[in-house]
Amino acid sequence: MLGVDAIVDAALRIVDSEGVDAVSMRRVAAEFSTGPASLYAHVANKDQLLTLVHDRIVDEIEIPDCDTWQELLRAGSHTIRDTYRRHNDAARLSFGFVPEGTKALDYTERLMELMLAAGVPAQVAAWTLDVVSLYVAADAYEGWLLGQRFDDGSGRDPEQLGHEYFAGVAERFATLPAGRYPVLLANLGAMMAGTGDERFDFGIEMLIAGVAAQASPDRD
Amino acid sequence: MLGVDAIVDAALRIVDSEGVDAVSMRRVAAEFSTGPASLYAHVANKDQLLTLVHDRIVDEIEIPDCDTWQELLRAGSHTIRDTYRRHNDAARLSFGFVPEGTKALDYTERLMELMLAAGVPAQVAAWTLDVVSLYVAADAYEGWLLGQRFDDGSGRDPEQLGHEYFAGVAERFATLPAGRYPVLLANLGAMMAGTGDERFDFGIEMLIAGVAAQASPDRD
DNA sequence: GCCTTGACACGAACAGCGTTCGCCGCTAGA
DNA sequence: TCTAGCGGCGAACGCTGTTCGTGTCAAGGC
Repeated sequence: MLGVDAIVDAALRIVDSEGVDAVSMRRVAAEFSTGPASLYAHVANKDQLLTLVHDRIVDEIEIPDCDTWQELLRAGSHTIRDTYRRHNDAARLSFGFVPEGTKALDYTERLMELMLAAGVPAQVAAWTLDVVSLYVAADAYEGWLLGQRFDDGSGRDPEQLGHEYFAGVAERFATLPAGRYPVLLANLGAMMAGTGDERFDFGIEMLIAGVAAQASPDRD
Repeated sequence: MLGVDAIVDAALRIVDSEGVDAVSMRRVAAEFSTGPASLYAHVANKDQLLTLVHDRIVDEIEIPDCDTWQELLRAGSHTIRDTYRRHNDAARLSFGFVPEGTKALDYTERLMELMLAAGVPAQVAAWTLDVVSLYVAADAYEGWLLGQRFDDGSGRDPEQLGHEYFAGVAERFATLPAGRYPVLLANLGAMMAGTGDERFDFGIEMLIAGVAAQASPDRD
């Protein structure tokens, strides 16, 4: 009945319905009509359970089939972000861990292969993978926060509440002294414009452009 | 005796000595030899207290005096990262919030001014600020995690434990099938090389290079 | 067959958490 | 003098992760 796989399944279901903070050992155990102590025969502690949940999510990632490192980095980043975003704030579980599952390793291998073949130095390729992964997870997590953290239990749509937060920021910005913040005030529209997806795209494209400049010129 | 400023001071001291998770209303209240209920006359809840702590930290930031947006983005990012890192894992408090303190606004204004003057489109400038801020906070937070999360209470140095984590990863990677992961295995050194600072620098430089390519060519 | 060991299961309890409720004392203003 | 508002705070609520001790079962050894 119980087993680590079943426990991880249950925890992931809770993440999917209510987010990472809703996962308590009691909640998970309740899925099996038992108490939290029963889980400790299978997982060392809650941290380990959440790590296993994260591993489960990473193993969902479908690695795109691409011919250039730019395409793979772009498509892969989107895929990873989308995968995280299917699981509420699960992206937060990735901070500080090197992914070691098969999917992650396959992606790493393929990306390194394409980058090295294109003349990107190995160190640059390795750091690119690190930096982009961190950025993707941070964006996925913040995107969730912006969508959910404004849920104040009033029953109103948290996303709408998030929009109201940004509207409030824009209003407060608009009252800033023009003498001190002329550029900001003149460009409030741009400051508040765009969707999270557009911002994410922008960041990825900037990193790709920056890294491309590191590739050996005679191999581009 | 009590007051929001004093409460934020106390919470920040706890962050500085033991990290964000050590901040509980009881802990903060104990700094005043009282109980947690006493705090609620001054702060709405724990979330608000942590937001105020974050604002306090952001107000520490010293904005560098730079003549180009590249210099300012580089130096500013380092300064912000350093500021966060003086406060354990405080960087995690920044996710999902638009900074509205004086220091943050001054930095925004100066950076926008320099970027626009250099021909960077307003939308690009705005998104650059967003993306870089997110990256800086994520790096600061993950840097803390890597330094601290391995503290297992055994009294051994958590940073050493972190190094051991990475050594373990390298060992496990080294046992991967060479037929499936030839590039990864051939470049394990690069995968594991470098310091967190180097990685951070790399990410910032890549973003700067990518954004520079967005500047109007006749204004560079 | 009996005993031992290990694995699994789980109730009770511990020490902690954020927050609310109700009460109290003090001050300022009517 | 009375009232309202503010600040303070104890007790309690419902929740948290985890440990300890006990029980059951199966497998292996004697």
